[in-house]
Amino acid sequence: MTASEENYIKIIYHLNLTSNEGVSTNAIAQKMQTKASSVTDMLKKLSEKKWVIYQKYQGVSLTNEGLYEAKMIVRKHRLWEVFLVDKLKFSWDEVHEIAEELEHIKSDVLIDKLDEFLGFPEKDPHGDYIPDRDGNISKVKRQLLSELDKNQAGICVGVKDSSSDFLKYLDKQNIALGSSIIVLEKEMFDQSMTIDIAGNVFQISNKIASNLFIKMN
Amino acid sequence: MTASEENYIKIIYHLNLTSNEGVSTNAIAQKMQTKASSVTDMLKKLSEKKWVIYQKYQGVSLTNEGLYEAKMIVRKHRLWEVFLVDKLKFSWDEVHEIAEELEHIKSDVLIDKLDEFLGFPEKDPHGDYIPDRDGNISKVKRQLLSELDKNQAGICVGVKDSSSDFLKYLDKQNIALGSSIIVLEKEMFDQSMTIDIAGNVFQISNKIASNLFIKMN
DNA sequence: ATATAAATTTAGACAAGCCTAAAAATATTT
DNA sequence: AAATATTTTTAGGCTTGTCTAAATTTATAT
Repeated sequence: MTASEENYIKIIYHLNLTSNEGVSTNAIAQKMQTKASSVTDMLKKLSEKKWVIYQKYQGVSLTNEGLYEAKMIVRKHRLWEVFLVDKLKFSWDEVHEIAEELEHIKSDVLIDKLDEFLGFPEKDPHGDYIPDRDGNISKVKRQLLSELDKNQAGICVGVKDSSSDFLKYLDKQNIALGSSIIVLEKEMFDQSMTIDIAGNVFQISNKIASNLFIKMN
Repeated sequence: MTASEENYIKIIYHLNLTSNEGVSTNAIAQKMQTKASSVTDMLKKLSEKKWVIYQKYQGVSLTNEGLYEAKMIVRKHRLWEVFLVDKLKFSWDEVHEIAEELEHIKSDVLIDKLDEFLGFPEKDPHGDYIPDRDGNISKVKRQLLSELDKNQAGICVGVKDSSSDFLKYLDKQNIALGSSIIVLEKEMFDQSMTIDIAGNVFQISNKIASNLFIKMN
């Protein structure tokens, strides 16, 4: 599988997780920063190679083989992120782009040895679970902070958006994975919230709250 | 620079080290496992981009910029090899192919952090010196075992060929970097040798002796 | 010095992965 | 239900890096 094919498979995997129905050409094009016509070309190729089910105008979904490949790419990406943060002392907002390259290195034994070297980590630096070598992946009931109501509380366990800008904002506000969060107020007009993080009280927009995963107490 | 361009630059660097004159199209084609016509195409491109000096039919050599780029690729390759052997516990015959991929990952800060994490190693697992971030590289007077005469002695400090087959042979014969070697006999007919390695006496062909670097006492 | 051999380059083609512009299918409005 | 808007696909083209076959240059041998 080429790096480009792997990127398409990975994006279809992520899009399918959130929607659970056929993934549209345009949605892929947007994530891949490319044109819809390029996506159509690639979907035909991936379909011939049996990694996706594709029917003209009807969107696309992964076959079992495609799903397994996608999970292996995600596994590699997340393990490399752990390496970069835990061993090389990168901060969590710097590792995504480098892991995007490293995830395409081809060697199963490399990944298994890396996994062992890192102590078989469960999660990556952004709180996402790492699939094991068979593609099994833990699922924990968590929800977006934006879904909580006033006076509800929980622990921050992950981020939905892992862009550098968002992560730097969290660092600045001292919001880290593991932090306790209580919703003190929720504004009806713009869905912004007043929250308490370990005694620290401040306001956050709905956009921020929509990108933080919370595990409720 | 694309991965392919980097591979050409790297091969020209290695070929130039051993010959010190213009590198021929065919020599590159052989190392790249490709056709001479493909090499010609690439040399034109590299020349336009000012990484090599190329004149039709006259071979090619690196510019200063090309030389620096080559050293940085070699630096990356060798640092990743140290990582694979020292940290992930690969054996020295398994790391070359994986490092061939890892060397193309684009991030200067990644390499500097990796260098630090590894404790700023001087040499890679095959005894080759690792260029520093400015492209400086230690040079030590060493020679091929095949150049030694009867009764000369030294210490094994590196391998010229780092193919898996050769390295496995060395492991089998208990020849490692650091081993003391004495030439007991040298056959005029086929240049084969009888050597003593740490009390262990056996014969090796000229082909073996031509791929082992020795530092004389 | 000429003929032959070897090395190198040119010409033209191809696959992968992308693009633009136009056509076709599907979705949404009125 | 027809008209309009949106999405998706098709058609044709471009670049990178490769190939084969033919032409050209350089090297070697008689």
